[in-house]
Amino acid sequence: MESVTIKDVARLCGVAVSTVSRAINNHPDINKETREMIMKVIEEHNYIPNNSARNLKRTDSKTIALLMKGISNPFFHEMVETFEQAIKQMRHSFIIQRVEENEDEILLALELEKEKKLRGVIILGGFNEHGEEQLLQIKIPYVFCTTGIVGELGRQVCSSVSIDDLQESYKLTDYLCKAGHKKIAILAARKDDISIGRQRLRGYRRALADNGLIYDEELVVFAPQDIVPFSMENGYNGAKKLLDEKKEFTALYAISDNMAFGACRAIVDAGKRVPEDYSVAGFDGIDMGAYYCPSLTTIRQPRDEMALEAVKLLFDLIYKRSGHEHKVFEGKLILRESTRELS
Amino acid sequence: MESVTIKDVARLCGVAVSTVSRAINNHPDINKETREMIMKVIEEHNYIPNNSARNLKRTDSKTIALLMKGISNPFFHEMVETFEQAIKQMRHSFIIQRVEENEDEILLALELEKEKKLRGVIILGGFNEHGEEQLLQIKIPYVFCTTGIVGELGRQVCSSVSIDDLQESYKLTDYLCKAGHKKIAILAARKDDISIGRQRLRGYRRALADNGLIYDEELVVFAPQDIVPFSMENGYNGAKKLLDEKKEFTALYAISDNMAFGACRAIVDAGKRVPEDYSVAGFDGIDMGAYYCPSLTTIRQPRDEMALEAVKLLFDLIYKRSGHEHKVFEGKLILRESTRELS
DNA sequence: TTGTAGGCGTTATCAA
DNA sequence: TTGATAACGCCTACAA
Repeated sequence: MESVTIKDVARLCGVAVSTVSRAINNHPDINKETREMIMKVIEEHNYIPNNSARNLKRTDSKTIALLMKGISNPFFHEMVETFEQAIKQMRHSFIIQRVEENEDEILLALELEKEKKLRGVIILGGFNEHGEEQLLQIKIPYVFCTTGIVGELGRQVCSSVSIDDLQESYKLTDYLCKAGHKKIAILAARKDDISIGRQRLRGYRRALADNGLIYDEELVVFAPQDIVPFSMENGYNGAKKLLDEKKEFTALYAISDNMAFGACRAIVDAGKRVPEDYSVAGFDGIDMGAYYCPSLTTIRQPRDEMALEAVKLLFDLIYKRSGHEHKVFEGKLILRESTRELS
Repeated sequence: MESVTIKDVARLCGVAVSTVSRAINNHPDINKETREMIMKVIEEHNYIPNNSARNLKRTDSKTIALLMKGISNPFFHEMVETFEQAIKQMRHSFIIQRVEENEDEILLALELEKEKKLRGVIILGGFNEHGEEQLLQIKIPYVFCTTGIVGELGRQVCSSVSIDDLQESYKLTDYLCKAGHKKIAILAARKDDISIGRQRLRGYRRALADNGLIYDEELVVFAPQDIVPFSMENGYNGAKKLLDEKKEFTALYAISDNMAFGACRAIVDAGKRVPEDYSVAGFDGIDMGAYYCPSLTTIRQPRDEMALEAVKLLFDLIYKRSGHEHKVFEGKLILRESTRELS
């Protein structure tokens, strides 16, 4: 029942605990034979050091935490490997902590900082209007990824990597307008969204205006409260609603790729075709977009570059090579099969 | 810099550390007013308890860990929420630990058990032929989910929830045979796979034999070493290879849904159609299968039931309500648009 | 090169 | 209801 500790190992080896500690931590000042003997005993008795005890003593753990808000978002998953490799290359270890929808990522970061003696934190997704007081509590470097920081004071205490959601959304909508679509529906986030969902909706709206089209509330579908926003299911329901209610439109812009897939399916289920009857566009540029049939027109966020830059900014901060920066990347409009130009 | 500890709080409040401890842990034997006073000071000074120290002292943490091997597998992600809710309902907390491809989940479980004083572990995915000696080291209850345990001794020390991969694979292949397909290609796992990949291949082979079809190695594509098995990319490449080499076949069975999507795309890119020119089937039953065009014929693993059962078995073990069990669930053949019967 | 001892921040067990 | 105090398992000066 009671598991073997460093003391047990020391006793079994007939040495002091400090010697065992030196052995497991690869300290230079230890006799090679002693070390080997100890390691052998450790192996035989299946000794595993207790990380809580280690973290408690340690002042520096050389680990970076990645906090992910929205674990169901495939876009984030696609970034994880890049983070991992980049951090490994900096000879740091790496833990992922999932943040639930209603959980406060800043509080979590603070807890983890203490528990694991972190060197730095990367926050993926999540809300972008944190109280500045709260942000100030984080003593170690951290960078927001995917989320631009809004408050002026917030910008001074952390770094961020993001795209300009409004601008990119504008870009996509503008393309649809220029392609001859006059009635462009949008599948938006929840009505009370104050994050990227809101920005993307604004971009859509502005592009319509600049192209001389009116903003028609009938063509805007918000996500209901009881469904996961940005999900395929939400996209399906939203498109079905438009179709069922016989709204007139020729293009449908879903603010996430997943929603776009759902929308495509709803259109097909209604006996219509994409893009012949309805053009459909998404946002994010996840891998599936290239494999889906029809392949999806979308805005691609440069995810690898963004992840790499986030890690770079973080280590610049850690090694005091620079102050806080807020990098904004440019998305790329990817034209594929799901949209067509109206003649 | 130096963060505030329980001692600081005690000093600020003019009480002993033990009293502060009682306050933050909601102990009954503490004056209500004292508690409120302490909590106020804690709030004001942003005190956050150190989890490493807590874990070190605590004997029982009421937390369950979920080890996920293969984080890129959407099927697993779809289970997470079910796990979370079920575990929350048992008034336990829940942490997710990602296990890398080449990492040993048993070793990780052992480390976590010590570090976090876990109550139990659920292992999702991963290898199914662990050394029994290793399995015996885990002192707390654990259940494998998705992975049937093979070794006889292994079966005696843990529980598991799984499907019969061979049988289900047989079921799908048999359907394709009965639907009139005589040349059925398969996109398999790596050649050296000894887990579900191997079982699914075996099921395919057996079904062919029982239907009087020969096993043609030309129609079997293994995943190369440098690519993620079970991935869309792998499916795409595998199907493309068959097509490029002008293999003759009318149906293609990919051993994961993701691979099937990749295969569909490769077929479309080659100017052919699914299912008119080639029937395509997958395995797992992930959500995307219903949204993809054409929607995907597949074997659906009853994921919610499996997750729920895993949690049930785990708590039965924790509360000693029963011994080790090995539940095998039945998959369901879902016929959708991607396959057709040959007349 | 090795051993001794103190302390990391908590919780738990006693007394008071 | 509270306060000392001893662990928890490990690391790290410092001493030997």
